[in-house]
Amino acid sequence: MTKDVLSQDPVLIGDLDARDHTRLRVLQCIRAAGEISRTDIAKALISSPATVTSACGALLDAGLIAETAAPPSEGVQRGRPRVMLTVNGAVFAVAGVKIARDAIRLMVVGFQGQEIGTHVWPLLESRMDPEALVIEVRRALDAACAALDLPIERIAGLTIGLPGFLNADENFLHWSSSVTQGNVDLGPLIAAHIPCPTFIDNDANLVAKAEHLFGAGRGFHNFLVVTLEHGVGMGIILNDQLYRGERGCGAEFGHMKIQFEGALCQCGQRGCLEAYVGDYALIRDSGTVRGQSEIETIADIIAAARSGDTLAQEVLDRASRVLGVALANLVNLFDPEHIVVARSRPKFDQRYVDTMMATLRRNTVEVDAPLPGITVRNLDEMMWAKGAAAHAIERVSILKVRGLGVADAV
Amino acid sequence: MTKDVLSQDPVLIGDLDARDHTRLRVLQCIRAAGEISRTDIAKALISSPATVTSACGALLDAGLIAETAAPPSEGVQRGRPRVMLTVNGAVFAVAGVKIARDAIRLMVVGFQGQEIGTHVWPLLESRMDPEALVIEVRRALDAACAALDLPIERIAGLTIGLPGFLNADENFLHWSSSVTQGNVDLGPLIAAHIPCPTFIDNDANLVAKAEHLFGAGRGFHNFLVVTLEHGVGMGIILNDQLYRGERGCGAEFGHMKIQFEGALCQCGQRGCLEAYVGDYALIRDSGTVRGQSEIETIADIIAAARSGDTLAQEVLDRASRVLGVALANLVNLFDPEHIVVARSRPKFDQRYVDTMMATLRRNTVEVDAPLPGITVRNLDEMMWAKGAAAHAIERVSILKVRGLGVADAV
DNA sequence: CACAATTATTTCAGTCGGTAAAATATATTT
DNA sequence: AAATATATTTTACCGACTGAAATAATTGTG
Repeated sequence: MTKDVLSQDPVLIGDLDARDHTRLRVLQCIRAAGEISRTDIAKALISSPATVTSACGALLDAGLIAETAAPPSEGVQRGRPRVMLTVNGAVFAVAGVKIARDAIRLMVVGFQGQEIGTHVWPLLESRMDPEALVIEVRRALDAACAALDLPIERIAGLTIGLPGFLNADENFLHWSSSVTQGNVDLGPLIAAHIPCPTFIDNDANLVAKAEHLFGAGRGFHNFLVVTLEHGVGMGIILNDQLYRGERGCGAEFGHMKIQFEGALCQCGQRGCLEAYVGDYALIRDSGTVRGQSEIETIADIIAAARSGDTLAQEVLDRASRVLGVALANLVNLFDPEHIVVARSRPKFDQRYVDTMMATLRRNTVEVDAPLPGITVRNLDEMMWAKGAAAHAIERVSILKVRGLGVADAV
Repeated sequence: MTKDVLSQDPVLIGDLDARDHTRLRVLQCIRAAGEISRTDIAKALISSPATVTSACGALLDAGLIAETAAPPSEGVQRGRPRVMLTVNGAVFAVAGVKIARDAIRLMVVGFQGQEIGTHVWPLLESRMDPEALVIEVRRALDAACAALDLPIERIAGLTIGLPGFLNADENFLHWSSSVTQGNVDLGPLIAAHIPCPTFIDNDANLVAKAEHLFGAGRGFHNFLVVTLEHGVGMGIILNDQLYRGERGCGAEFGHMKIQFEGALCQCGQRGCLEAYVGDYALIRDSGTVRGQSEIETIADIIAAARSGDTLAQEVLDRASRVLGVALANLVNLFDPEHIVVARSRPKFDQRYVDTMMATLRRNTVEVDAPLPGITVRNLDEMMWAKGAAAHAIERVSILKVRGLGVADAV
């Protein structure tokens, strides 16, 4: 459908695949395009039609893709009509799970990426021990399947997104604000309680993935996603791939110091960005200025500012400027193609976005080339789960593609 | 020789090479190892001996590598002795050039990477127009060749390192502090004045490359090099490759804001790291405190501090802390394996390094995993040119390897 | 010294992915 | 129906790689 999706480099995960790579690339290309002909796949992948034919053959045999009956009639066409291919969305479903403080949010999508349904499973505790958490995930999954009338066997994979530091390759959790205990190997717990291949990842990374695949990051090779929530997070995509750092604890944008020996942060350090623009920082600032009485939530502050309260305006204004400086630092360091600023909290007035952008521009090293684009957007709560689902699809695709082409000549 | 060099991933530059990749990898492996047998190459590259044999055949035919007579006798050995291979250092030479304010520094190395000689060509002006600069480079090259008794035809490639923003792939210079004019296509100028393939790159990138290949960064896949000079620069190596950003203006570590609306920087912005730890910042601070009279150079400040001057000590101390915070930001963002802090200016006392490290630790997000290693080292002025030479070797290797294996069966 | 043992390298035969070109399929236009 | 156009498949072939077998060059041994 959209041309730009096609030109997007396919995500290559170099797990253990040798010659299944091509098939995976083709599969991902078809999924990204929605519906596409073999010829166009060849163009998009800069490969020969013959190669595409054979790859599609294997995928077709395996039932992962299908030929759609109706060729799209864009006006009159000469020549043999193209046969459109789509991913067979019905074969598998996968689930994406986001662990939030108050609830587990879950999205089930088909193998094609199409949304099947969502589910919210409330949590009584915002922090749990690892096994309890895994069990809650299982319950949430069961509940979602029940609500969606989907047997759990149909779920071919699951990705859990949660805040904190972790090793995604080994399902090892170093630390998470949602989990009472650190340094847990989640592998055994998952194996014990969840009946399908399950992966974990940092939640900000998953938002980045979602934006890269479906959102404002589509088509960019190097881009950043900044998430403004209770805290401030970041996902880094370089070279079309998530950059995770060496120990799995990078992208800690919220704890970038933007003030030497500045305000105290939750983390115990001083001058962290979060201590200036995090929710609690804004609430604290407002409280300091006028006594604790009225201001209790971000929404309160925004409302006050809107109704002319200059103190509240000043608080938001300063936060916008600080954020602008911090984003400028990102631009100066990473020189990305694009940055998505995604906030899940109530919408600020445009005025503060303008302030942020002005500050950003003022603090960016000048080059002729234009600044990277910045998209500020409100983040649907489900975007996190969607990112997780996207991740799950990717991983499950690898699993399914592996070893095709052997049983061809049967 | 050294085992760790072997395991190092070879640098893959995906220029236009299709199947010459293997030969290039073998060549780089041999160069990295210094002297190595086919069998060990196969092990290092995780490839079959047969493949290595054929790749070496082509390289041997082309005269790029040679078999050395003497197999290394590590004690008694059974079986057929291995035939050691080395890069034929004599076939080509390449030159690395660093444009500094006061001089052009030049290093000539053989195709094996062995240093042939260095040369310093003084500059009268610290800024020149583009063509004048290229002509100076040519003169410096001629002078070096003359001094080293090397005909200029032997120089098979040249890399020019200079500060600023540029597009290395297209030899396009956006801006440089060494050049009076911005937005120049250096290609034609180079073609007109320099008689061999010539490449340009940001100087901090080249130091990063040098450290990656020869220095403290050897064997790391993700690491950073911070250069402290008149200004503060950075080179980023991710996934064994230089990360350049989208517009070629990333890694501007010196202009990371570490103080919201802080001290004024040369660049006109406020709160830049450079405005706190750059040479001129230290001199300015010292001058402010005590009148302009005595303090004129960094060496003066260091000397004063060493002789007990508490004001000078305070200046250095604060710079160390600021630098520690800035490095902490890098750790929090990139989570690299290692950081090299390279300073070309006079050596500071260990005390300030300790202060910097302590501040770094205090401002890093805590994880179980240990902090990335930090190497603080004085940077030989020639390291810049060495990095440039390393880059030139890499590029020339690609040129030379390309299209081998055709004239095999003659 | 002949021969066994050992290790390095090369040769050989075969696999596999990929491609260009030719063949085939299915339209539209005339 | 013929010409034309475009999509896809088939065919023939290339080239990189590999495992296994063959060959080479040593040392150790009776």
